Amino acid sequence: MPLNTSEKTVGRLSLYRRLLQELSTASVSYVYSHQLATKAGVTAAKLRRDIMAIGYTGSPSKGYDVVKLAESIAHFLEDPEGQPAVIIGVGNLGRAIMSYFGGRRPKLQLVAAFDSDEKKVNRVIHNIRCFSADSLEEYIVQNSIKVAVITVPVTQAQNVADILVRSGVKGIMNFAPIHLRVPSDVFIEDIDLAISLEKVAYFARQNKQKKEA
Amino acid sequence: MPLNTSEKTVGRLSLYRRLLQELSTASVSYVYSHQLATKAGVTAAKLRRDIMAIGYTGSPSKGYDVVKLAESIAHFLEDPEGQPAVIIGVGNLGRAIMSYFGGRRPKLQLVAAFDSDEKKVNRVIHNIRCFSADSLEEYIVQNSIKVAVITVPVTQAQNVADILVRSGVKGIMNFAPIHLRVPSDVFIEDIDLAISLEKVAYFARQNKQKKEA
DNA sequence: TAAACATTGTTAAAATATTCACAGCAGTAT
DNA sequence: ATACTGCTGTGAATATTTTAACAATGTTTA
Ligand SMILES: NC(=O)c1ccc[n+]([C@@H]2O[C@H](COP(=O)([O-])OP(=O)(O)OC[C@H]3O[C@@H](n4cnc5c(N)ncnc54)[C@H](O)[C@@H]3O)[C@@H](O)[C@H]2O)c1
Ligand SMILES: NC(=O)c1ccc[n+]([C@@H]2O[C@H](COP(=O)([O-])OP(=O)(O)OC[C@H]3O[C@@H](n4cnc5c(N)ncnc54)[C@H](O)[C@@H]3O)[C@@H](O)[C@H]2O)c1
Repeated sequence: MPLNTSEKTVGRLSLYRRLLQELSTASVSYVYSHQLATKAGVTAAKLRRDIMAIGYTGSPSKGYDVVKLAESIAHFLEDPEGQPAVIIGVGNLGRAIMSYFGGRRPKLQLVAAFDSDEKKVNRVIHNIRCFSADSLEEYIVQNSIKVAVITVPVTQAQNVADILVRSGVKGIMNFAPIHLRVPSDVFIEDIDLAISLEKVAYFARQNKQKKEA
Repeated sequence: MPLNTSEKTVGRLSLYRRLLQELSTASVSYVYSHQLATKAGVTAAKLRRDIMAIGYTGSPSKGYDVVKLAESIAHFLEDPEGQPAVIIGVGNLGRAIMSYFGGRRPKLQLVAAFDSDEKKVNRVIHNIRCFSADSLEEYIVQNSIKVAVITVPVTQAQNVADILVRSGVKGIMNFAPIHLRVPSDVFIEDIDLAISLEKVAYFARQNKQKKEA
């Protein structure tokens, strides 16, 4: 399997897996590319190409084995050892995220939160304990954390990113509206909701649809 | 100016504008493409190409006029009449979003929230009043709402989307992890945080960087 | 004044991503 | 058996996006 799987393909594989798990729960055993593609909102050809990337092979007559394909994607996406993650900034957004990711996926769990506000320290929110921001570096190093979520105010985001990088974090989901400067081996996923909303507003006026329905 | 500006370009234009406003606040009058590009985390060539899309022209010696370019982008992105928006689902995420977008941009404001939980109705959260979900359709029609944010549970999202579309909404920012079925003239921006986090975790393991640092 | 310089706007090239289209295959029907 | 069906996997074609490259241009300097 190629080392250079694109960001888009990785994202869609994650989506396919979710849909496969739903199918599995609904006791569906096999699914055709066009069926899964429809659920995902992509074309069948694109889906088959994505699946090619992980080297899984379906049957021309029965389609894809729901459970096997889901496992195959999981094997591709997940670290079998698990990847604990932390979140920094227990404000409005941070708490919402914590409620969402609390105990969501065994291999990818939020294990700790950090905040500089002493009033929040030691509180347990949605099963995740909040620690002092002062202990961030130590915690990351000691627990070999590689994945982090930044939900601090924009003025603090680069600061926090610097600490994370220094401590060994290799992937950051960043909600602060700022371009973080990090070494090139650290992956940043920016979630910029202001931009997203402006896009929606713009295309709502254009009455222009996305590529695939 | 071409009718077919890509989604990516529109998103980046929104980003440039934010940076220009920051520069303007800092009393900077002119900026070169490579300076603005660095702030945005993109290449200068890409930025110049994006700006080409809106037909603005800078000066080879002084670069771009900060205020004029910001206005030019605003003129391109925004409806001069303003575009009121609504949010449906005043839960953990909905409230965080409301706090973020409350009175953010004059031309693009969250003017109302809707929830099916009667306990939330009539509460005012971050200056936005919460109405009963029963009044959603009427409100949208009467106020000619074209932009909406969906933060209801996944089981309710398609339901809500159907109501929105029926009432005339043309752009939806959707946080529910489901592919919404809507007519092709309705623009959907899916924000799928579970997928985003899985991407981060995957690339954190690969130690692979994004295209531009 | 003219040469040197750094920047823009834009065309052309390259890189990515998507879609097409079909060979090959496993069932099923005849 | 043999023909038929509808699927997958994939090479080739197409579309989109990014990057490179440079002529044109205004500014500064000598
Ligand atoms: N609320 C939203 O829906 C939303 C949407 C998009 C983006 N954002 C961005 O997300 C970030 C957080 O937004 P919010 O609404 O939750 O803000 P918030 O003010 O409610 O929360 C920020 C939290 O970060 C903590 N904090 C500040 N500095 C810190 C530090 N150095 N280390 C650790 N913790 C620190 C604060 O004590 C506070 O609890 C901001 O950058 C905002 O722009 C928020
Ligand atoms: N919390 C997060 O950070 C987060 C992150 C990503 C995605 N999401 C998604 O966003 C959505 C909301 O998440 P949440 O954590 O805020 O959930 P939540 O349960 O806290 O809030 C959902 C709200 O929607 C309301 N609601 C339910 N049905 C409704 C209807 N038909 N009309 C109007 N309102 C209705 C509920 O009363 C509730 O207030 C979910 O689809 C979730 O998957 C949440």
